[in-house]
Amino acid sequence: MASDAAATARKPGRPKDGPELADVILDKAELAFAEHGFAGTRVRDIAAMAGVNQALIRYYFGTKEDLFDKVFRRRGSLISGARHVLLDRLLAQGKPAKVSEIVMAYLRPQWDMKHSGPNGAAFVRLQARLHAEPEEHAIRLRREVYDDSVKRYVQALSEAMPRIPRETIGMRMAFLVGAYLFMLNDVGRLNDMTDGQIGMIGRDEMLDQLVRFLAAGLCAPTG
Amino acid sequence: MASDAAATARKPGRPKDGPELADVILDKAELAFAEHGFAGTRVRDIAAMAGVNQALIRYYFGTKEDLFDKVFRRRGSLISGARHVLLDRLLAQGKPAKVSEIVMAYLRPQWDMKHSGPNGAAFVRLQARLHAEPEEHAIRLRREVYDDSVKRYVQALSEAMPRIPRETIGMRMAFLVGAYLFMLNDVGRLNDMTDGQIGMIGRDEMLDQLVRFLAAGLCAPTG
DNA sequence: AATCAAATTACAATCCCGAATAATTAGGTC
DNA sequence: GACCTAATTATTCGGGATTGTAATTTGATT
Repeated sequence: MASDAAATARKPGRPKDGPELADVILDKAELAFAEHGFAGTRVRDIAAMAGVNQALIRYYFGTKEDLFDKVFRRRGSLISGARHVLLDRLLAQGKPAKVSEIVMAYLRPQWDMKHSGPNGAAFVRLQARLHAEPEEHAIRLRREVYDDSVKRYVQALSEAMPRIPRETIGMRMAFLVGAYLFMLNDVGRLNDMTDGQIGMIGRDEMLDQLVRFLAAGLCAPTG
Repeated sequence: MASDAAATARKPGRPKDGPELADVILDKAELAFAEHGFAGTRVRDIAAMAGVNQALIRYYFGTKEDLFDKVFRRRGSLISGARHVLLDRLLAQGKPAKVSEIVMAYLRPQWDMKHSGPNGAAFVRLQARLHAEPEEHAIRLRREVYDDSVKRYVQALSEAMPRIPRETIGMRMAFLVGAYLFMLNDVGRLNDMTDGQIGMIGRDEMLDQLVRFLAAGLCAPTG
């Protein structure tokens, strides 16, 4: 069971080398939460995966919920930060930003994270899951991490498309988020809909397709 | 706690009147699963909500997972069926169907269900949640209920837009599903993005907006 | 060297959950 | 009216789940 544990089983006492177990725990927790969700994940299993004692998790992170929050914030803030940076860069150049550029800037950080390795992909799934949960706590967490970057993007889109009312853009931004989360999460649905022909398509091509779709939707004429 | 129970507490023995407890259980389970997810829901609580003994749930539905499946299939098949009907109707009239009509036919059943009452809304949320779960069982369930209607819609869209390759349409269909699930589920995100101005917008107008967005995306020129 | 604090484990406590069984009541049937 | 069967409850069972406490080992500090 716990054979998957981190390389060297340690003995009690302060170690002088080896990886930070706190990070190992976060990584394994990320995988577990992504796969089974918050309620479906057992702290025991995380401990076993990380090759540490269960109490150590409590020692570092407190309660299970605290652990989840830490996992989420760790990468969530990375993404949010990257979005800010990319938008800044876009707005800094003299000419006005195109819609497709804004969309691309918004999507890119997550896209890259997804393909950065198993943990990046896990986080993306975890986050997609969280966006489907109606519990107050989940909502607060998402808001805390993502809200202000989203608002800035809505603003930027608004300036790029002055003829479309602000609230319409807000709504369309929600559509956008839904589409890309679902797509990133990809839980087999994509393959279903294309009869398995999707495997052939390259990563960047897929991102381009997504951006094209979303940009067209965002720019659609209002009734 | 269990004060919310079904009107009349029964005694053992076969009753001659009163509502079908099996249906009551399904309804309450629907609410519970939508709110807490599969793993986060306690069978005990469902029993309490329905005002029945826990063993009765097992008597009718077997295991917790079986119960979930029943809940999901009950309305899922309704939706799937309605989609088939609407598409048939669309294809039956002589003229070729417009993209926006196809999209509308696809969305309408869920939209109506969402606004049919608390249980309809709960099912929609439940389903959005299920679409974010990577577990094999969840995937199989979704496939079983929704797959063939989706395939027919992809086909119809393909015929409406002969210049766009089939696999592109499949991909865009996935975008569409993501966007509308997220939107239907609406877990406060919409309000966040529009700074609360969304409450003012009427239901049908919102659906129109969604259709407009999606149709524009679907028809976007390919690179 | 002696002590202190950090990191880790082992183990217990408490609670709660899903499943299962056995008992009970009432309606239908012949 | 005797009997069978369907519907329902009360209660138990076995197993984990998270949380919490106490002990142990080791590096750092003075």
